[in-house]
Amino acid sequence: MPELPEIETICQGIIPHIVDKKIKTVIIRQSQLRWPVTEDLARLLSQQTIKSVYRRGKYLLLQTAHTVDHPVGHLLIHLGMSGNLRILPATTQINKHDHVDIIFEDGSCLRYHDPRRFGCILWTTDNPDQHPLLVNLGVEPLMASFNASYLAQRAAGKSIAVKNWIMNSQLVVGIGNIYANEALFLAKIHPLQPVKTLNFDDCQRLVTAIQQVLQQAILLGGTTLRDFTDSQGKAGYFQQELAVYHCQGEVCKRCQTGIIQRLMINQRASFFCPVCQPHP
DNA sequence: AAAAGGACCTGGTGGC
DNA sequence: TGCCACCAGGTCCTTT
Repeated sequence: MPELPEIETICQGIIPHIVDKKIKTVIIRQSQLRWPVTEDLARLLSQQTIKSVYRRGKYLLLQTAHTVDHPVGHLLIHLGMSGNLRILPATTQINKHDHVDIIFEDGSCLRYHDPRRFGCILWTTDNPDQHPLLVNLGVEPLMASFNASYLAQRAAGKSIAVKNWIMNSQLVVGIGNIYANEALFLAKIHPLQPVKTLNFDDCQRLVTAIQQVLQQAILLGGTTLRDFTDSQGKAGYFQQELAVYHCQGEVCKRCQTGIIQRLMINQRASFFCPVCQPHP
């Protein structure tokens, strides 16, 4: 389900509902996610307060504390391919795949739902930036450190296809299959182009395109292909803006000439306009 | 070292 | 209707 814009949407959506709230208990109905959910989360989190919520790549981090001045830990949440978080009254009917509830003293609940169970919920009392899952993450695409110079420098000598390259979270975080396709279309770069053949202008256009597509998607509340919703259960509207993703066979919205093509690259469906994005 | 492939899961869809 | 193959928003681990 979720790439950076969807995670950001959920992050902003849950902040007003959980920050400064005290946790009453945690219910784990299914602990077997990508990694086992910490068994005694209820004991560890009971009576703690959520002090802040932020996003790093596709991870959500919930900082908890007994008091304002003494942070004691972070909950790392990843939604995998099919995960979602909802804010609900704790009494709301449980559905299939509702694996974890974080229940607050005021009767509200942060409910984790994930049919495929590729996501995770992990607890750490260490510096989360040094956590094995976060420590090797690359730059945030909407920050200044993500720029043409950075890309050009990292591209040198590499033969990897540009689409796979920008989906590598050790280079830049948050770009999944939808936005990789859309950004390459905007930048007019063929998804199979080897990155060592990108010139500085290509890198500049790629940076601009990635930022533009992510920002626009955040503005529209993310992309709902099948089942993505925000923390209130509302669908996103960016799917209406998709220019190439799942558009194979359609006439290109930009040049009105090319027919959008689909091909598999590293087992992921890829879409492009053969006129706007000529093969290198 | 870099790049590609496999694995982990469930559910939806379309063909026969 | 049933069965089956294939596809899906991610990413770690293994193999080449």
